[in-house]
Amino acid sequence: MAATDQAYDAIRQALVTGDYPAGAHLREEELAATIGVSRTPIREALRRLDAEGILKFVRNRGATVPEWSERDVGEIFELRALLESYSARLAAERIDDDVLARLGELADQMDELRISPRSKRFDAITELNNQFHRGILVAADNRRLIPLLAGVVQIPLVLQTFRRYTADDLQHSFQQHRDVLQALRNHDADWAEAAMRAHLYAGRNVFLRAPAGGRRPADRRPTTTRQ
Amino acid sequence: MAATDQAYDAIRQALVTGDYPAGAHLREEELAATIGVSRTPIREALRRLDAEGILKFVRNRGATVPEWSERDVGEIFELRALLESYSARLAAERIDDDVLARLGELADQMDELRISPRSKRFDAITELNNQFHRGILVAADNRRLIPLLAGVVQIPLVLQTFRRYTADDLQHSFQQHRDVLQALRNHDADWAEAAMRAHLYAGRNVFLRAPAGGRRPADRRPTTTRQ
DNA sequence: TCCCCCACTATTGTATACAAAGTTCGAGAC
DNA sequence: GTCTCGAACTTTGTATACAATAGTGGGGGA
Repeated sequence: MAATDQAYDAIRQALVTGDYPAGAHLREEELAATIGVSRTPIREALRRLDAEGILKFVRNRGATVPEWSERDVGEIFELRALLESYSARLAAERIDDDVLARLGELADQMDELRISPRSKRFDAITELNNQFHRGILVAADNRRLIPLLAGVVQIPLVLQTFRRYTADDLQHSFQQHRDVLQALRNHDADWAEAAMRAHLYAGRNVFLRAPAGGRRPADRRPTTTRQ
Repeated sequence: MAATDQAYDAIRQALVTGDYPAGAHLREEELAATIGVSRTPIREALRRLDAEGILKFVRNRGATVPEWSERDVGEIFELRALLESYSARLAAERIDDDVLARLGELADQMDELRISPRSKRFDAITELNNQFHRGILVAADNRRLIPLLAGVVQIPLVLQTFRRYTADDLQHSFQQHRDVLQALRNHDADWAEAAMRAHLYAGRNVFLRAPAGGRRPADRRPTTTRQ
């Protein structure tokens, strides 16, 4: 694989899994040594990740892991709701039976995972959920929508959504997937749009409610190394 | 100014003003010589422009000026309508009198330019129009919305919109600005959203109708240098 | 004559060296 | 004791050299 792509994947993976704390400063030399390439591909990868909003890149100061305020969370879910409900609307008009079948399988698999051990299921559910949402996005068949949404949903915050879900939250979420799916099967654009919007607002609510028995993550101040 | 920013501005400017034909291959060495920096900042600028969708960057093949099909135009205006009407909705709820006054001035200035010579007024109108739309976007006060919209409106295609406008088109367009402005003054979110959407759909129509007495631009096949 | 393959050239990809900017920390003035 | 200035150090920014890859064209064989 090319060095730039390798660097991109490695840094992105580290960010998504939360290896670097919010506010942390990513030194190019250090990343280069860890990943085993020179600074040049590292810098290109950082630029790309910056453009995607996964990290912040400031001139002469390098890259830092962004922190997400409650306001950011609100804005992000609002935009997700806007774009993904539009995506669901388009998909309802265009989706074919093969994709519908595939989405049905994904929904089934997520349901089955509800009874798995908590630790094991998290990554699997995240992956299936991403595939479900992405499947609808692809079915919407609007090429510009894909990179646009990437700037909103690819952030670690969103990808970690399910860590905050209780068993009840999961059941609700999966039931909402079923709603969206049925709307798509019926090729009912209004329903699909509304169901997707409802699904994402519910997701936002999980984020913004205070978690029981602990500080809410948005309040956590980072143990920053610099800045 | 830093070399990377210099390269970014220069290349972006050239793309926006149409110096490079659609499909053209941008060679790094050549750009470096023209702009007077080395290939390193050129590459960083190209990556950034690629992320913004202004050009396409393919591994081992470098950067090319994208071509826009009729379908692309449709998708882009549809997404603009989605995001900017949302922007207008938010702005209607939050905008203050200072910004309203500023938008009013911009609308006045655009009206005055309607009687200027055609060649002179194009750049000025484009600039004022951008400021008007951007003013609303900023008033919407959603930080994530700004980079998101950049990926849709910053493309040369959109920035050149007014080249296709007749005198009548201009008058219509400016009248629609007045509509949006009045809706904002009234803090009427529904109206603002609808007026902005109507404005952008009308803009799309100018693009997609066949220009009188010639082939439509989307049909033009490029005299590509490579690829 | 046509087609395929290989060498050659043009162009991009990566590493490294040096320049510039930012940060840190201690010495000196007050 | 505290504040300020600046020198040393750290980190990023840019240039350049070399490596790898993709396009090009000519020669040989069928």
